[in-house]
Amino acid sequence: MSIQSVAKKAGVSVATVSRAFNFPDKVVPATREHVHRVANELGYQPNASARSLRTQRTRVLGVVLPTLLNPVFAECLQGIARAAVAGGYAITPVTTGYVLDEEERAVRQLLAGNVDALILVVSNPAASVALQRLRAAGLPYVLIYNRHPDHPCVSVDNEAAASGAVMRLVSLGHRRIGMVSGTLAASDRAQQRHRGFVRGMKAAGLKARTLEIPFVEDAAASLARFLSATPRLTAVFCSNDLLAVRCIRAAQRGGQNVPRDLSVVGFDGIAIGEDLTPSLSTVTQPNSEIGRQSVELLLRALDSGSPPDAAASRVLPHAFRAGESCAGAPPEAR
Amino acid sequence: MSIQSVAKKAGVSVATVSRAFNFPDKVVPATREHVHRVANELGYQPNASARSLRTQRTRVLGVVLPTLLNPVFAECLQGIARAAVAGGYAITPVTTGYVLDEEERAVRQLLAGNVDALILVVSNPAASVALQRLRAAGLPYVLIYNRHPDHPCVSVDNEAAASGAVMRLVSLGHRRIGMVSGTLAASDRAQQRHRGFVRGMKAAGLKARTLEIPFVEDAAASLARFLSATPRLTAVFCSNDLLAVRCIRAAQRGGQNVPRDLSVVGFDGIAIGEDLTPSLSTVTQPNSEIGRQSVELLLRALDSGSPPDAAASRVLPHAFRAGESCAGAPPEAR
DNA sequence: CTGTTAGCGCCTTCAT
DNA sequence: ATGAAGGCGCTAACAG
Repeated sequence: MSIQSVAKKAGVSVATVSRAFNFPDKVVPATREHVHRVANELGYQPNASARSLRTQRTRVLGVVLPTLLNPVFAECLQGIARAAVAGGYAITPVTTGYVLDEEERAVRQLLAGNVDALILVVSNPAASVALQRLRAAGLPYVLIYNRHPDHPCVSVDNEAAASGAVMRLVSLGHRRIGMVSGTLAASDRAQQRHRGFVRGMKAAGLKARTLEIPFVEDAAASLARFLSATPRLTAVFCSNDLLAVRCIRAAQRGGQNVPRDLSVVGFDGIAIGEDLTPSLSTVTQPNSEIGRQSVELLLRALDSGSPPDAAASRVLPHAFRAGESCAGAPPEAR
Repeated sequence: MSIQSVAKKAGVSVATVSRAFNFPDKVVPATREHVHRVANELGYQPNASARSLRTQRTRVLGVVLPTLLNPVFAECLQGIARAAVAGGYAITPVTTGYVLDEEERAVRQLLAGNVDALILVVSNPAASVALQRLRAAGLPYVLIYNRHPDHPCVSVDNEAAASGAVMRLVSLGHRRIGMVSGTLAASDRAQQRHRGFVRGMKAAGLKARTLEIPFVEDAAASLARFLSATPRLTAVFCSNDLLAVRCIRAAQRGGQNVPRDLSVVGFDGIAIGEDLTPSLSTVTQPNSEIGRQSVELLLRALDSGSPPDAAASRVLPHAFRAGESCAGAPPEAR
């Protein structure tokens, strides 16, 4: 079903058919409707490849994410998908599994796939070969979750959010507060959140203890050790919700009650956290909104012709979602 | 960076450049390497649109899913993405939010987007306008999670899996077993699982009680009512893991201990279930594998030129993952 | 083994 | 307001 066949059947030129679809006002109403009717009868669908070849725009957004197994990114992708569809764009997501080489491969693949722009979360913007390559290609892009002064980013203020969570715990009477983090070297978010934790603890005059959990490792054993060390922690702040969930499990298996013996606070605000028992206390990020705004930024840029730069970065509001996993410190620990 | 520029710079014809990439053996090694080197220097990337226009193949797979907010589909999409990349394909996912009109829109959109094939989960294959449209278009497709004799499907045997779960509960001494289901009318899986539940209960000579929870509704209240009705249930089978999680919450808020007072079994095998406390007992589906196999099916079909038909359907093995949310019935209830 | 060339389907000047 | 025609970048005959 090509534009040719429609033109022939409608008794007009291909130019008219094209205009009837792309610039309806440039065609007299009678012709326009006639063309549309014929196109409809024939089930005509304009060929995206041909259009892209001609216009040099694919109307496709590439998306590079670490994984969909973490609901944070699934929620965000959902937001991206919705916004893209609304804007008449399709998306092509690729996951990297937190592997640097995969990030590069993903960017290369998408560059070759002729996408109009890229949304991505990288391990660390400061040292990302994938990002360099992307910049060199001159393709519009925006980072999400990452935060770096040299790049356009849509994120929350991780450091402030983390230190805010600490303050929250402190105000609940906690003094022996630990942090459980994912691999620090592998993620700027993890670093920023950890920095916020340390800063918050320092501000409160408390000693910061941190457990770093490599991706690969089964966290159970090290978590159990961390949580049972003396003097016992009364609260832990986790750099993401999945860790927090594991933390709660480790604590309960170790005979501690959450939140009576141990308060647990996560980071991310994944939806399922509200359905757990105890429900998860967490620093929420507007995941879907992060996706939406990154799309908005890019579409605006594609429209205006000027790719987003660092100045276009947006810091979205975070919030503390109080859940049952967090309570006041036991009296004797205060 | 077009094939032209590479040809010129390399002092060969465009045909040779094209061949050097697509049929390396048809070019003498010296020329081939020369071309590759030049292409590399120029940072040449073949234009996907032009190639698609010429070959009539986009090397893109469309994916239609209800939502990414349910980890089942996120896990599956991850499997699809991985398999697609491995096969040199990109994917374009679209979510429908369980809304029929959206299914149709999604299919239309992807049809227009010139994808080579479609992977989709629809509400109900028996009555899906989207599916009819798709068939009419003649595009290769495969359903996942759905199960229907007239379509190529990759799924598990929901009915057998559900009745198996009931038998499991029965063998644990449970007799007052209820089922919590999502909207039955809106999903063939839900219907199949419910049928399996009813069958299993009948086989055990037990009375089946079912609570159907509409999508929109906040499940908490109705769940609480269902779980506290007399005579009290000692076990509930949920038609998906998200419901099971909510069920556990409702039970605990109602003062019941899981699994001591109430055993809860889910369906899906979402990864996070293992990290919960109590860990989730559930009927697992190989979500990632479902994705992988659907891609395999399609790529094979695209290769051979004959679209998959109902006979190509695959029923993958389910399994019962014993978790802490399920235990023997209390003695007095047996 | 390599080159020449038609044409995939569409948009977009340039005429009319 | 509409039509004619070139060309986007590539692949695949076909020729040499």
